Amino acid sequence: MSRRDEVLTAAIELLDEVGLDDLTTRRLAERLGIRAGALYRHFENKRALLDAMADRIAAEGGGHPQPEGDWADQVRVMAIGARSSMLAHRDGALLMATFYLPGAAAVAAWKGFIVVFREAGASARLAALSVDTIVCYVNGFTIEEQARKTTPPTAVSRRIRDRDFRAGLEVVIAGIDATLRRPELKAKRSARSRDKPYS
Amino acid sequence: MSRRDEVLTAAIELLDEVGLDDLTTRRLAERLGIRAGALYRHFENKRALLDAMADRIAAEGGGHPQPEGDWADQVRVMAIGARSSMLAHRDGALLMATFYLPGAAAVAAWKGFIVVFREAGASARLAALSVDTIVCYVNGFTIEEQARKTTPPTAVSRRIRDRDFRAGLEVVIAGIDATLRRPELKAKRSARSRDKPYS
DNA sequence: ACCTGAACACCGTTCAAGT
DNA sequence: ACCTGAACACCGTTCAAGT
Repeated sequence: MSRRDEVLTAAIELLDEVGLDDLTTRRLAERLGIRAGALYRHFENKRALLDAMADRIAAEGGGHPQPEGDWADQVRVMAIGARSSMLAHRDGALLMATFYLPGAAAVAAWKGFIVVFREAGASARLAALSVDTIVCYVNGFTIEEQARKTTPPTAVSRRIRDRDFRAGLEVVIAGIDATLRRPELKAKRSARSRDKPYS
Repeated sequence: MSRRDEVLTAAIELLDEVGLDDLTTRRLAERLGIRAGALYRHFENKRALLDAMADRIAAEGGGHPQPEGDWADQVRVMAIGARSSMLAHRDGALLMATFYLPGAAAVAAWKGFIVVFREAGASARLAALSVDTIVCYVNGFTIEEQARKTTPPTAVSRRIRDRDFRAGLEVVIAGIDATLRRPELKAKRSARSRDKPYS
């Protein structure tokens, strides 16, 4: 394990303890028993450190689809896993949303989704559209869920949020299913105003 | 126009010029010709200022549905409007996602969506599910779109992103449509493992 | 290779005091 | 009501110098 990896591990531990706002180069250095300036041996700047943290959290999610079940089941497992890996760390969703360059783990998860949709019979274009829609829903849900600090997360509210997340996920899956089965609808509705004369 | 509103206007202008990272109480004060400490007469702290900024941006979007078209058309207009109002300001999506208490404008937009789905025949529960799904998709898409700073946004890439956004929006709408027309499916798939014996 | 020491140019926030 | 002046406890980052 390189020194860089040790710094990264300490950074994620500190994130869980104090949150993104208080994740400071000086506090991280203190936890490592060094001075803040020494961190710049391992990361070009704080932004690069945050990018690396986001990619490690994405890797913890494990983007590999399960071999059993139909495409919808596989999407469910992967979407729930993506949300879990973000919720597993304080401010995880916000961190993932604001890191700029997608790292190796994020790319692997994206490719896993693509494979599932391709095997379900989607064109390359429809597969890309489907994964984007799923990912945007998952990220949007989890960011809002985790950013909203009105009430501390209790066990009961977590259960309700899980149920709401799954219900919305079913809506998105139903939309992908409908689009998959009726590919001729892909280009519809591109010019709404032209419908008027016929209505 | 109260002094508080003038401060708010200056803050949004500064946001557009320098971005969220460089939106500083000291820079905002300089733009207003005062000292940073004086800002605390008008806002309890920086977080409260950011909340007020987010709510003003939400208000610019105008959450009122158009009277013409079916529910899907109204959802399209409102979703595209919500994205536009976030894109209209630098880091607008991130700002909206990280403000804690939803303000008056955000609540009004949410109620506008609910009305549309209720008039389309949705139960209160399904209407809430539908608006959450749409909003999560819109926010997730726009946050990623705006946060990703790999390439500066050119006119051509904006057109492509508009098309991708609308395509994913159609997928979500198709999913809501399917759920609306088959309400008996709402509780399906709640226990996947129990299906096994029958397959 | 990894770190220290010290500095630079900043932050958000508070508060007595002014007008 | 609104603002100043001055302070407090912090930031991210750089860089010569040490080992």
